[in-house]
Amino acid sequence: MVIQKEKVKKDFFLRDTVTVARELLGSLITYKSHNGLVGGYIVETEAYLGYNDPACHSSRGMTKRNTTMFQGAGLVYVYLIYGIYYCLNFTTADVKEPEAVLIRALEPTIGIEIMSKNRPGKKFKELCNGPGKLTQAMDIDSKVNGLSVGKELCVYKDKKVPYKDILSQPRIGISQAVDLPLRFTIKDCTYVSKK
DNA sequence: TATTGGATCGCC
DNA sequence: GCGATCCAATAG
Repeated sequence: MVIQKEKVKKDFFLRDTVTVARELLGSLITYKSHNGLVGGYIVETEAYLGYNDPACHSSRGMTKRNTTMFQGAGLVYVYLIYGIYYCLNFTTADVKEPEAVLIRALEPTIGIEIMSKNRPGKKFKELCNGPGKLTQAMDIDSKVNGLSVGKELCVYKDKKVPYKDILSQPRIGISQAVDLPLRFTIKDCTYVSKK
């Protein structure tokens, strides 16, 4: 499958993390999985702001898990959560600012049959409406951690989401800095997690 | 080496 | 609403 859209480059991620998190909404993400190309439109993201953000993995310095966050912008950061699920992030900012954007939900568009097989019995809308769900559907795990965006995993500019159509709310599932509105969703989108 | 808690999901 | 489930971080 050939995708006729503009691929996002490292420059895109080498900016303010909140801006990147907002602009990723409406972008197309694709992954060359073992069984074929899968992907969809990003409808929900969260920003994690390095040293100044207690909820961020990198806020207390580098560890074995989060080294990817310290290697510059435009990388894929995947980690295991609760011992069972993987979460997909893109690193942003620069080496000295270990920040990232968590991809929380997609509107599935590419390789829907493949993703349905990876999540048997799930309805279309349930395929990618959560961070652990979308990695399961796309067959993403720690093997892509640390790769540059634009290889196996690509991001394309696509639908531009108007500022007024972006909802900014507190992040999900964290116990620190719970008041910061760093979760971004497309307003009235049926594919976001938690509605 | 032991303990604790987590950027979740799915079922009750 | 709550338990499964197990890795990563931290403390000792």
